[in-house]
Amino acid sequence: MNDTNGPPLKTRQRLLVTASRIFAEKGYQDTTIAEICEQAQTNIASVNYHFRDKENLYLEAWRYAFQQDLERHPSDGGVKDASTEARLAGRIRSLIARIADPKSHFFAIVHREMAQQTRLLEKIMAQEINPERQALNALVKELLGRNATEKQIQFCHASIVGQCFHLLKVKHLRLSDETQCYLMDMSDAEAYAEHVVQFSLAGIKAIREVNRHNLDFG
Amino acid sequence: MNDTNGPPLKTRQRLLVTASRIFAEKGYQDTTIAEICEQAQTNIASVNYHFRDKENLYLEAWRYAFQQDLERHPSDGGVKDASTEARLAGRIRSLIARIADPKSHFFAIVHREMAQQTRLLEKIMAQEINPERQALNALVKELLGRNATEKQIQFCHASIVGQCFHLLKVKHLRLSDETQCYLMDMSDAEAYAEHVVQFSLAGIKAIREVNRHNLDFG
DNA sequence: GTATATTTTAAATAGCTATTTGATTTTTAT
DNA sequence: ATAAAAATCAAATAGCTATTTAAAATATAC
Repeated sequence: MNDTNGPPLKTRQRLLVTASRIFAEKGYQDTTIAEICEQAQTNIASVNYHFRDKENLYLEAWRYAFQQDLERHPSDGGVKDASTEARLAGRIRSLIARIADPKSHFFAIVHREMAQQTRLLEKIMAQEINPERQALNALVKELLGRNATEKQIQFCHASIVGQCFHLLKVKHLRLSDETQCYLMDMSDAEAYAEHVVQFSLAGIKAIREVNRHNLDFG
Repeated sequence: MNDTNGPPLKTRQRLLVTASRIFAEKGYQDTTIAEICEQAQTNIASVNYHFRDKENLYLEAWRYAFQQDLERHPSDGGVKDASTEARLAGRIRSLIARIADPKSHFFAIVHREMAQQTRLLEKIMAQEINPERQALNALVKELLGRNATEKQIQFCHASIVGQCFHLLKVKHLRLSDETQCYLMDMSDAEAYAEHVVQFSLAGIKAIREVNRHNLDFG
């Protein structure tokens, strides 16, 4: 009966909160419903009752994490009426904030999915991720100027999200301190965000300049 | 008796080749030794006999893939005595080539590991990946100039490998064609490599310029 | 050619985990 | 207050898979 609406149900809510955290920590496969239920202080069968099966709990927990994360970090970074550069910076900062925030679980789950897909990724891609993707792409296109090709836009977009998602990888690596320190100082994600903004704006600018040059002389 | 040396053993070799491919396709967890043995045309127990257990077969297959990949694509990209920019470009091209080549499996396995670590990742990181990491870092440091901070080097390194590894993600996504086409045209990894070179050199240059400015006026 | 060591095989074992079941408790509606 | 519905629970089931075992086959050494 009660699927997504209706009065707040304590057990269901506890399962969502706990599941989104544990799925983010360990991925779909390595997470047992026994562990979720133990930490949510409920019985194993309650997953079956409230969510039909493990996969459906996973989907709901994932969506729940998405909503929670966006409440904490709006995808435009709080930047509305400003220059294209500033709006791009806002989006990069928001993305990195959601990736780095230990309380945010959506991208942690996405990260697991990248390497071990369930059939649910496509659904989440289309519904939650794609709108953000398009917003970012529009800004990139604007910055690249009118001569930009579709491929250039795609590539620059890839450069930006690639840099951001790299934080995901480093964040979730569990290595000895000696190995870890080589990689990146996770303590200051904001500093990394500023770096990515600077690095990316310069990269985009360079490609725009090449286009302009080719137009003039090519 | 026969672990890594001795006469070439047909079954052992077939297991290595098959295992590295399947582990790259499906990751450690989703791969069953039954499937490996079926495709390698041998008995389940042969894994236990030749490699002790599944985990050890995994490690050996991973190392085998690493060697194979490097034979196809040397890590310096074939660039030896050249400018720092050219050597960086060589390394980026080699990295992207190994990532994009359907016959290369090492980074595919690394990619799975990023999201679902076994305890073997640390060993591979220290032994195989770290040397390459340091070589790339040295080039970045040189390009950033003497005023570069350790953090700037780390961040620029992250920007570069982040862009490269993004290809891994896109490559392994199994999505419908409509969704896939949004992301990146995987057909021309070389073009993406050239983009990453251009984008990254501009990014590094911008950060070096800021350093110079801060030195002059700060 | 025989004995020994190596390799392969089929079948059984053991452990783990998602799911189901049916009874019990709690909540809701009248 | 009572009947119906919703929610929780303990225990059992069923399916999958890494690993083991011991026998059979093959290769090697003397």
